[in-house]
Amino acid sequence: MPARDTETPAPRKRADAERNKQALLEAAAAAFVDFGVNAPVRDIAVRAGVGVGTIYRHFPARADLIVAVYRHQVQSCAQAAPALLASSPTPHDALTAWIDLFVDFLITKHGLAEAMHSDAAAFEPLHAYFLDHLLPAVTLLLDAAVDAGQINPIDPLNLLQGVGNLCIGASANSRYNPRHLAAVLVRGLRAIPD
Amino acid sequence: MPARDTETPAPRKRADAERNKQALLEAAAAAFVDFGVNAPVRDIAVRAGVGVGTIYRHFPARADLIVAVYRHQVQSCAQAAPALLASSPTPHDALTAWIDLFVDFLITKHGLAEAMHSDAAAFEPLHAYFLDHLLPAVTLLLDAAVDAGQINPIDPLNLLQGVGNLCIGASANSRYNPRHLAAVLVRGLRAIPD
DNA sequence: AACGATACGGAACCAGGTTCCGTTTACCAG
DNA sequence: CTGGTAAACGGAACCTGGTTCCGTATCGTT
Repeated sequence: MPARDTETPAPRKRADAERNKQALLEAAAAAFVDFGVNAPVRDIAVRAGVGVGTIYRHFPARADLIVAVYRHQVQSCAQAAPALLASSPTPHDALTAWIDLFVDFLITKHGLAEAMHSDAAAFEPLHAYFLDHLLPAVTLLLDAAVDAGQINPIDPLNLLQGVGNLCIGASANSRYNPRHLAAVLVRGLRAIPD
Repeated sequence: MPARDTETPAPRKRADAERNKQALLEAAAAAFVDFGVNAPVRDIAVRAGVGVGTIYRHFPARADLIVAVYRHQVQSCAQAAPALLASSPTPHDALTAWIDLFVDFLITKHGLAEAMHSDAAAFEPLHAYFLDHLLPAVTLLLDAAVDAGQINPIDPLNLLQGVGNLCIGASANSRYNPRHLAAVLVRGLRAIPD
């Protein structure tokens, strides 16, 4: 498994194809900011100056485009976990801080949390990508906090999905405060004082 | 505000209209069990043996049909709050029990929790109906628990929506356990032991 | 310069919700 | 019992939004 073959794999692509892919990523990112991740495909195509067919050639399903747009942010979110664990006074603090980071990420991407739960098969890749990258992160933090005797054990997937769910419908409703709820949830994990 | 004018208000309706409305409610309830609250309108129409137009005459928006189907269950859920408060050893116990009830209600209605968050204006009635009936219930329980010094204060709306969100995507994913998460959330409200 | 592979555009298609309107039916009056 | 009329009906048509298809244009190589 070579490390950096992302730039120039085996089959060199045509220049226009690469150019369009880039344009699409930028257009999609912009559209997502304006309309949320549910921005109409046709709008994205227009912004990028391509036809809808081109979108589907580069990103077979809508979800693939979403994954591509947020790939970097998901990765840095995941990578923050070990860093926080090292720099925080306690594992529980690290967990709290990381959850906060995760919540921030989700609520700034209107509709991302929602999209995560579309039962449509097309969104499976999105789901899978998030899990692949973030599950190890939470697992690391949870294990550390459990080992330190600070929290009761919980299935990491459960926590991740739960927090994800709490972020649904955030910005639409100014009174709804997912950050607080997530903090309460993490607080509810603390061990003992029953 | 007369108490029981629901049966025979001012303008007497045609017999077939009332019959169809009843048939629609039953058909919708059945369809919701099979396909979740997102059951296609046309399917519901076929089950009820009516045309789609008839659905929209009785229930102007899809959400109105959903409200009508679950009206009774929402009401009894709301009414359970004072009862639980009276019968439980502590307000916190009552709160925990009520949340459990609420979660049970939501996860057995596939897609209801999701529908609750559709930003579509058509779902506003649904949202409003739930809030009108359930907000007083949680508020009662939260106030009692706060007065008893058992929990830290929290905006009832926030809690209600949070728990509602936790119930999204339940039955789809056997590993996801909203009941546990809701319990953890309520646990996180407990006062002091910091 | 020409040719084959690759990529493109966008019309067409497939849901699913909602609207519209010509037709049917229930109810009441005579 | 029989019109007449307002109420209610049915379902085709419409709209929006994702996805597919295929004839055409373009790239890069010979």
